[in-house]
Amino acid sequence: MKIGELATRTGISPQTIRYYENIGVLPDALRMPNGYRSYDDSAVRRLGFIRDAQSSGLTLTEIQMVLEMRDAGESTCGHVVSMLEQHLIEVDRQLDELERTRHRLGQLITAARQMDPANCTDPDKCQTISAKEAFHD
Amino acid sequence: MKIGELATRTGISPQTIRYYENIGVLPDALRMPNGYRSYDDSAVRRLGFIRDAQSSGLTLTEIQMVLEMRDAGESTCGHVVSMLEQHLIEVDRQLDELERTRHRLGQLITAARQMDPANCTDPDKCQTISAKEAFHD
DNA sequence: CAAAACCTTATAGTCGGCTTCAGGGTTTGA
DNA sequence: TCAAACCCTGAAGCCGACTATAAGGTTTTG
Repeated sequence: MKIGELATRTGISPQTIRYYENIGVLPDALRMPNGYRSYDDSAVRRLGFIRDAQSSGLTLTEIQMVLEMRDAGESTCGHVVSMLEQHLIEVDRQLDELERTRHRLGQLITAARQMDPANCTDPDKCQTISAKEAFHD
Repeated sequence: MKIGELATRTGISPQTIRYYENIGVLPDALRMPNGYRSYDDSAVRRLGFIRDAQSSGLTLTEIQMVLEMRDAGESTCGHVVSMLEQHLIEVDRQLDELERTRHRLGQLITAARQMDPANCTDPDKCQTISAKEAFHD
C-alpha cells in the first residue's frame, strides 16, 4: 500500500505520516523500486494506536517511548503502566487548575454583571477591569 | 522607576515586560534622557491586571483587546462581559475534554494492571499496547 | 577607576504537532 | 499522450508566551 491509501484508511494525512517517520514514531518505511513508501496492515494498526494514545492525552514523545520499548523487544508492561500512571497524575493536575480557572472566571463574570452600566462612563474606572478582588478568591 | 524595579515589584522579568510592550499589551514606555524606560505605579497595576487575567485563562490577545478598548476610552463593560462569557464556554469545553481523557486513561490503566506479567514475554503481543478496546469507551 | 550590574536593540530559539511551500519525479486514466 | 493526481525531499511557517543570545551603552558600587 502506498502512503495515500494508508492516509485514507487511517484519516491521517500523508504529510503527517512522513512527519511521524521523521521524528521516529513510525519506523522508516520500506521503499518500492521507484522510491515510494510501501506499507502493510501493521502500519494501519500502529497509526491507530498512535491516534488512540493521543486521544488519551499522551504526547508523541511518550508514545514514541512506548513504541521504542516494544520495538526493542523489551517487556513493556511495567514501564507502560507507570508512564500511564504518571500521565494520569498530570491530567488530574490540569483538571484542578482548569477548575480553579473556571471558578475565577465565573466570579469575574458575576461581578461584571452586577455593575451598573452607568458606572462605565469613566474609562479609568471600568469596574470589570479594576475588579481585581474577584480574582483573589 | 526603571524596568528592573518594575520587574521586582511585579515578579515579571524585564524581558517579558519589553515583550509585552512589543506586542502592544503594554503601551510604549516613557523614556529617561538616557533612553531607559521609565514607569510609574500605573504600570504595576496594569501588569497586575495582566497576571490576574492570565491566571483566569485569558490569552494575551484577549487581554490586549480589553486594554485597548479601555485605552480608547470606550465603555468596555459589555464587551468585556461577553468576552469573558465566551471564554467560560471555551473553558467548559476544555474541562469536558479533559474529563473524557481522564476517563480513557483510567480505563487503560485498569486494563493494564489486570494483565498477567507472564503475558508480556512476547513483545508483539504486549497487551497494554494492543488493548485498544480500552480506548473505545 | 574599574568591574559588576544595570540598561538598550534586534534576532533567534523553545515547546508540540503539525501544515505549507518550493521544486522536483512517477503513475494513472480519459 | 498528456494532464491530473500521485509521490519525493528539505526547509520554512504557524500558534502562544516567553527565554536566550549577541553586541553594545550607562550607572552604580567598592
